[in-house]
Amino acid sequence: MDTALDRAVRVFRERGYHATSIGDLTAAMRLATGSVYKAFRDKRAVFLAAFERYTARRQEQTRSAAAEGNNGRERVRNVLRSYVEHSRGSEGRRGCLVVGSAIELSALDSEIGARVIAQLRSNENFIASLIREGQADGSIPGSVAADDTARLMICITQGLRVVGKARLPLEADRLVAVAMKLLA
Amino acid sequence: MDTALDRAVRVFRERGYHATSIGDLTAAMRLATGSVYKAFRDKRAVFLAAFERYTARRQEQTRSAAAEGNNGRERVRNVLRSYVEHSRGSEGRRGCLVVGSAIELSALDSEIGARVIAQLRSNENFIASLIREGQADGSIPGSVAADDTARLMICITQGLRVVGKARLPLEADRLVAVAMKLLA
DNA sequence: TTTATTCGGGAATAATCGTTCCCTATTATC
DNA sequence: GATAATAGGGAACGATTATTCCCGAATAAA
Repeated sequence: MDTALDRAVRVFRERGYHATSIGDLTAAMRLATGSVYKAFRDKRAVFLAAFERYTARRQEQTRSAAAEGNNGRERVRNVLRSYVEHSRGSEGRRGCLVVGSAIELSALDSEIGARVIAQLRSNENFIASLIREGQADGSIPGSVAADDTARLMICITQGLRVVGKARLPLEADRLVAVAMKLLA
Repeated sequence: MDTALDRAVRVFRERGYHATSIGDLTAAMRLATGSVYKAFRDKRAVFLAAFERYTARRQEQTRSAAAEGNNGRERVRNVLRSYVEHSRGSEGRRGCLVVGSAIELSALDSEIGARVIAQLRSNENFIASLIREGQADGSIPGSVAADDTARLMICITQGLRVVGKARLPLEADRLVAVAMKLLA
């Protein structure tokens, strides 16, 4: 079932919620219609489960990327780099469920809207905490406004997903180098 | 007819393409079904016209915002500020047709995908030209990488639309101040 | 005044959608 | 070994969708 849900994640990422029919879903999950409705109440429930699964995986990916840095500054850099890499190429073309939900659903479904906000806030808090770590270990100047910078970095990461989905090429080294000026 | 198209823009911005039914469209445009199909070939044609109208208006809005600056640096700042203002509050909640098209349609409709890319590139080139103006007039250091910075700023603007649609509050002064560090 | 013609309106249509229902294996229980 | 329970599959259903067709009013032409 988990592997079927992974396939659902993939379809929703590629086609979005509304453009994904039950037929698309069953084909991707390799399950019959009845089986899907035995496991989930309705299409929305499949999406919610897929969203949950996607965000959990993404969370551990960025946490583990951060963990490889030796100080706050390096950890922020690694998070940014990880985001660029996931927004690039075929993976980027696949899209992000958080961005997709924000654009397509948050205005129409308040519960999904709340989950999107929660996810954004969680990521923002994580980045802000990394910045403060850097200020404590001396790798980031104390003059940096941690909260505001974190919020702008969230905008950068979400914007990367949009641009990557649109298939504009993203050069990781250059973009990260420019973005790191925000920690000067 | 132009006023009807403006209303179509509004619905598509709020609900996206797939979640907007012909019924939603006729109600918003205050036109009957037959009248819509007399003016446009199909729903997609309405969307294309709405997209065109939206991008034209947005383009003049950001150009005129830029024009009020006295040097390159101020013009970039004005563009960023304009983007934050349009991404904030009720206007931000309404959403952006470029971001919406990128997320919902660019993978499914190559012509719309091409228009999204063209729009992003146009905005990026405009920002890059403002940066170069600033370097010429001395308000921006020559060490700034114009193209890379412009691309990152496009990510910021698109990300602002995502975050604004999700209803996270955006503080214009603070965000713009942080972003301007990219021109240091 | 009468006759075309245009324009907006809305019912009818055909396709597609999400959902439900029922059937058939397969596994577990007694 | 017989039976109950479960899981999966797919046809059938009703609702909704985009689209087409035709009607009536208003305007222009004769």
